[in-house]
Amino acid sequence: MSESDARTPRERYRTQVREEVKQHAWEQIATAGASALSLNAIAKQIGMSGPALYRYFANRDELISELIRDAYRSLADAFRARAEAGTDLGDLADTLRAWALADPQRYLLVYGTPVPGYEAPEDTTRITGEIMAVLLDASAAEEPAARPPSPVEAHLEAHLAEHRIWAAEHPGPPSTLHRALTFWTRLHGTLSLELSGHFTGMGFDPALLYTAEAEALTGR
Amino acid sequence: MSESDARTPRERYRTQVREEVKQHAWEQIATAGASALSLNAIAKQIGMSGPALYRYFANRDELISELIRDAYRSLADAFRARAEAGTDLGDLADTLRAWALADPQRYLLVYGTPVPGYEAPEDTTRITGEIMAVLLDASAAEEPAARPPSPVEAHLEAHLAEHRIWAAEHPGPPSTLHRALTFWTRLHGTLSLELSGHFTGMGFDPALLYTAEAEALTGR
DNA sequence: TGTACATCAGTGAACGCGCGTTCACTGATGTAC
DNA sequence: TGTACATCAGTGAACGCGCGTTCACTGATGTAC
Repeated sequence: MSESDARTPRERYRTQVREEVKQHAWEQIATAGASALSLNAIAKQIGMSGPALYRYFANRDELISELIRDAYRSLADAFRARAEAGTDLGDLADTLRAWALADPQRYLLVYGTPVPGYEAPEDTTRITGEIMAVLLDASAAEEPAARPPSPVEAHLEAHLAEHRIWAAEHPGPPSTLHRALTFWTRLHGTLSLELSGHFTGMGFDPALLYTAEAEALTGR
Repeated sequence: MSESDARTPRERYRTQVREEVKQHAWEQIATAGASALSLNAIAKQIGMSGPALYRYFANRDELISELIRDAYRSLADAFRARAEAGTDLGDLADTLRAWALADPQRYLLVYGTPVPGYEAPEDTTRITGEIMAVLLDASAAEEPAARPPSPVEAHLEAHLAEHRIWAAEHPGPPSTLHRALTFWTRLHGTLSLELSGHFTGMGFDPALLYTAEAEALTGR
């Protein structure tokens, strides 16, 4: 929202229209998926002609990039808002699920099957780095594992100790990196299957499964 | 392959062309994703005119349905081929990953973000049921958990005991259902993030993470 | 073995559609003196 | 406060493209007698 208090009225108007475009873009994604995003269709919904949008976005890819950036930004904000001394992985798990359910297509846009033919902008790595940083902090704060690592775990963690560019700035031990990765993959597993509708018709409540997975991460 | 030994030459030719169409469809999906699948483009690759394909598939959706069916069928076959007395979850985990890596887009077609605007055919539930059956059998054969379930786990398993339409024909206890679900969600978590390219640039080897997850399922 | 007919594969033209994007242009809004 | 100019928003026409799908038709292949 810091964008909207622009100096001149024209700038204010610009960002306002940009926001409106993005909002309709999200609605369209929610209906037909990201690959069906159409500038012309958005223009029609807004009540403008198609070419008018080119005043606001260089092209279709730039709009998608903007949506992806916003999505990551939003999750990073949610994580940071929650993160403080004593925030554990369970809290972050709750935050993640709430964020995902608030807008399933937003989750799937960034963590689902990539949009074909679209290359993610580089500057998102800064934001995903923020998300990772919060996750790593919470992982580090967790109690160490009750049992000694199995050979397979030891092997993985030795590997992570030497391949940690994604956590270059985090001082924690490899077991912390391992825990952060496991947080990500396990919760993404249940969440993405739920959001993609793969549990429908099975009868059980995905929330309970998710909670059990979240607990297993923290309390083991 | 039981399709191709059709009686008459005409039928043989038909299934042969159908197979050729499907093969090119997969190549196209691999390049541009499932939502970009185009009958006309396939026809061009094959050296036919667009309308000719309508002799073989009623429309685009039927082709996609066929691909989805084939994909599930293929995984079910791989599972069954591996399943025998003594097959444990680790074996199935290996089978799953090998199957997924053999054709990432095939995996993502059935387990990734659903194709927008496309409704999966009903008869796939029979095949996914087969897959689940193998998974449930292997889960049941696993050693019971070393520790008593936590309250959260107990809650989930009590819930699963009453919501098990997906495992209606399996006699195992809820802990078995829980284990089967966890197998699915955890391995899907690492696998789908890997296949979607979310680990690229992070530096570590996804195979090791996958193996660690597989082990945690079996050896806990 | 040969003819008459039915079946099926494949073509080319056509329909209607929507897409992304460019371009020349009109009006409105802001800026400078 | 008023005029002259520059900036910007938005339009409508147009380009080229590819899509799914229908339809009337030609030729080849199989079937029946």
